[in-house]
Amino acid sequence: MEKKTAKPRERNKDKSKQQFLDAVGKILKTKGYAGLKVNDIAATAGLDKKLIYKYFGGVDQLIDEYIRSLDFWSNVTPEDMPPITDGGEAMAKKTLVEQFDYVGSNKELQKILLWGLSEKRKSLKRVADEREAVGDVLLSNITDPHFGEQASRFRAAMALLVSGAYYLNLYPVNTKTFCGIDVTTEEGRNEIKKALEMLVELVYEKNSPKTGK
Amino acid sequence: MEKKTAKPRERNKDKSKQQFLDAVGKILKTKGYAGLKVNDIAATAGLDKKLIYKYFGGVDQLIDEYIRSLDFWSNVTPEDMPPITDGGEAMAKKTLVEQFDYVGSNKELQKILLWGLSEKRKSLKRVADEREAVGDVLLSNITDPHFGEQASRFRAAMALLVSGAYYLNLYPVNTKTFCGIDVTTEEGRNEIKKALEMLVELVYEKNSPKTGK
DNA sequence: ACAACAAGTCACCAAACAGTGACTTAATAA
DNA sequence: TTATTAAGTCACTGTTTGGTGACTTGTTGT
Repeated sequence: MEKKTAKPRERNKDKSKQQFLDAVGKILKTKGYAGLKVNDIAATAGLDKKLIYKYFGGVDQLIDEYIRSLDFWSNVTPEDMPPITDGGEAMAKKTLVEQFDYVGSNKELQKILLWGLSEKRKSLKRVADEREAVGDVLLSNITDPHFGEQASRFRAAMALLVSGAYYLNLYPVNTKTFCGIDVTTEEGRNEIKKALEMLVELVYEKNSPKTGK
Repeated sequence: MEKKTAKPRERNKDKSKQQFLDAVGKILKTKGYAGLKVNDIAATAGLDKKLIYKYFGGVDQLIDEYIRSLDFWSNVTPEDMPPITDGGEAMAKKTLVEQFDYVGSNKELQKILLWGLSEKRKSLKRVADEREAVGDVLLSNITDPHFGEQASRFRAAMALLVSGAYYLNLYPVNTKTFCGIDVTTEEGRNEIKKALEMLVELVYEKNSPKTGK
């Protein structure tokens, strides 16, 4: 007395592949890259691990394909940017604050950044290089011309601010405060954003060739 | 015809315990915290893993004891500090640049910082809290009074600069350049140090109550 | 000298994990 | 309908890892 139409187990290679990729993302967000074991991935996807070897060649290739599918930096240069008449000051402020918020709200990106600090891997290098390329468009075309000989000084300052914005978002694992600022509260995060804007402003005030303000 | 004095296998509990602690440090520096497996630790120490359970109760306790033995921040307030007459500006510059160099030259500290971003663990929290406590002495006593109402703004700026200095030292795993600055070369690192000093200087110029310079 | 204790070793077990061969069964096209 | 192909399952092997009981042997106090 068993229904023969109980669960006709769907058979769809593409969909299954996607299920594996989704499973990788889910595990990454929750447990981090160290939790990406074959058995766990298969269990999370609800499919047999054998298929991972069939479809991707192995866990490493699956993971690489997952990483390759990511696209964090495509929206870094939003369309609604005001025209550049200030050497990129407004853009720099906006970009920094947005990046800070974006990383803070995106667990997946946080885990990828941490992974990139922890493991050498081609596909992770690609993520980092891609970000570099996106940033370079802004730096080379907008701020470098404005700062002239001081261009690399400005780049170093931006490197510090961007990486600081990253680190402060990765930081609150064991302790929430950094220099006494609670980086998990709205107040603390606002303080940091204000500081980002202030620092950019100061760099522009100081180093702009014409406007000594 | 065997020498009975071949290798009389030393027996010394304290020395063996130290060998285990040293092994943890060695593995941490080379492979990172993920490489801290019982068998590897025992092999590196040249002793049987059973002793780890005997002496420490387990790997976790061994690792905790190792972390507890660390002392990275005791020398943050060096004796040769000039007297504070500038609201701590010179001190802030010096501390930041020294921290940047210190982290860059200390693989062990780098691994501990990364570990602290990756895993929740009491003993790691202690390391972070200790650093916070050290920093708080300087911030509360020197810079807070100087900046008055803008104190937390300055703290946020320092948080960004310190964490930026950390991140840039952890960064070059997959890619060496950040914002186009090669953080592995003397030139790039000097540029970053100059930027650190410049940013501190600007914050002091802008926010010092009396000297509008 | 030697009893007693603790340092240290070794063999062994159990669980977690990666990987594969042989099978079952759904979809499809002749 | 049925032969073929490929999606998917399952049971199994082998390896790595954590952990422990039973043993051997150096050290120490008397």
